[in-house]
Amino acid sequence: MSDLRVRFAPSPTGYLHIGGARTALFNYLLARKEQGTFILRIEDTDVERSTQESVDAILQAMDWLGLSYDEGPFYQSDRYDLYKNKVRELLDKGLAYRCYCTQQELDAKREAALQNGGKPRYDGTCRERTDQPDAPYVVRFKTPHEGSTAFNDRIKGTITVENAELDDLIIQRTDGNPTYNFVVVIDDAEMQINLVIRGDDHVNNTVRQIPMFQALGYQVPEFAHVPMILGADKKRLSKRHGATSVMVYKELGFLPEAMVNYLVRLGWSYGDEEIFSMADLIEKFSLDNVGRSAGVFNPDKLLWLNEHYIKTGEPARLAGLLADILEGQGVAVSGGPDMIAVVKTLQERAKTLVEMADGARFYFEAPADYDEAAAAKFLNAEHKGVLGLTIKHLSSLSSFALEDIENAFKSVMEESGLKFGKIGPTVRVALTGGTVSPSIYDVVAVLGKDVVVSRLQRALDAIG
RNA sequence: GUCCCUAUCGUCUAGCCUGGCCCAGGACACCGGCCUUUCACGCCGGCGACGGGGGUUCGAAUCCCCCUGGGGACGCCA
Repeated sequence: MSDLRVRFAPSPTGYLHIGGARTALFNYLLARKEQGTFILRIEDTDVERSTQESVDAILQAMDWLGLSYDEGPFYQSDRYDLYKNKVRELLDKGLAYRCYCTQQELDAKREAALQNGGKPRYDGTCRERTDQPDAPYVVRFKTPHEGSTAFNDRIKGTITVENAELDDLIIQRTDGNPTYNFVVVIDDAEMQINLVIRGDDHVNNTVRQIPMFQALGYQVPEFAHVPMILGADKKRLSKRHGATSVMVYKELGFLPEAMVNYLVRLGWSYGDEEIFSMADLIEKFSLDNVGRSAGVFNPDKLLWLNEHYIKTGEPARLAGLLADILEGQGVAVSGGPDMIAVVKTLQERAKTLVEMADGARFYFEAPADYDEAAAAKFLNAEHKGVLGLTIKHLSSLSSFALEDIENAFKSVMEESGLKFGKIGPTVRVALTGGTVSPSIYDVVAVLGKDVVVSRLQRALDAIG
């Protein structure tokens, strides 16, 4: 047990996206590796946009990925009294002040600053004001003007910004609610977070938050800013680039271990290794090997990893997942072939569970109709003999083991004088309806004698 | 525009700190071949990068500077 305390602090304004998931993962991994504490905090100070559905969605996604937390979830909306007290404290100490500038005035100032080629920041109009007019106001933090603020980022190294670049941040809105940059400081401090791992887009916030930690008398935590994830066009990852919701990948037939493995390798590396189980990661993960530049999300590689995990996955577990998908598609699986056997025939030929489901459907439903081109080629009058022979030899089998099935086909070959290449395709179309399927022997074995014979007979009848 | 960060194959990256082992290694994708009862899997091979310019050095992907490119921030969002 170490004293490392890290947190993941999503705002519940949508689903858990790829970037957030990676940040959560990095936090989780480090906490587990160092045997520290992983805290989940819901940053819902934006009353307008925060929803319970989003909270649920985020929780579900973390659960799916296997990211368990030790404390929380804490909701900032439950902690407003604390924030209010801290605002008052800063006000009393003269470290914050009331600002009566209106939205319109601020907009005008911003535009003017931009026009003059400068940074559009607050000019400090109310900073030295002593009167307290009876008008709506916000509270701003008095950011130091002199000197510079620097911190040593665990990923990026030393980052320094001149305080003259900073402006006075609003810490309390007109409606009395606190803002993000303020509550995050209080919560990280009060929850004794000693390492803040978050997205790279927060670097600028960090230098604004550090003076607040100091003003409040808190110890400043360490920071690690993880680079952004971009789309193929090097633009910030968004819906335009395809699915960005973690849970959509679940729907698409991805395994959580593939997602975890992909996410961790986007920005982190361990020599030439590519495949990592969660256990491997907990052992090997380190901030030292996290890259400093943004990375492009590559769905092809994620797909490859998924393929790998399907190929090497425990058939029994995959069977359960596959059954769920099939049932979701309205396929009755209960009376059908053994699901584990089904999975085994498909593991090497499916990149996603959805793809596996597509390939598995014929096991549970006799082909409604035959693929036209396939039927024309392999199910016509000249194949009646082969079909008949196959029925004959297969139906006479008392044991339906793979070996027996192979022997039966051998007999068909001998008796017909045909090679397997002339027999297989016909049987395949009769059994599956198409030309693509697992090995014929496997299909026959998994389907079982009764189903096989009846489908072959049906094909024979169809030829007429 | 201003500030911050960043820069190795198309993409993810190893190597950079502690210069020579790197005319740069691995992975995905792509291309070709082999295997094969279909589709796949698998195996073998190929294509492909140190952004540019200056330095420092006997020697630079590795150290320094400039430029350029990319990202981020600049909100009473988080």
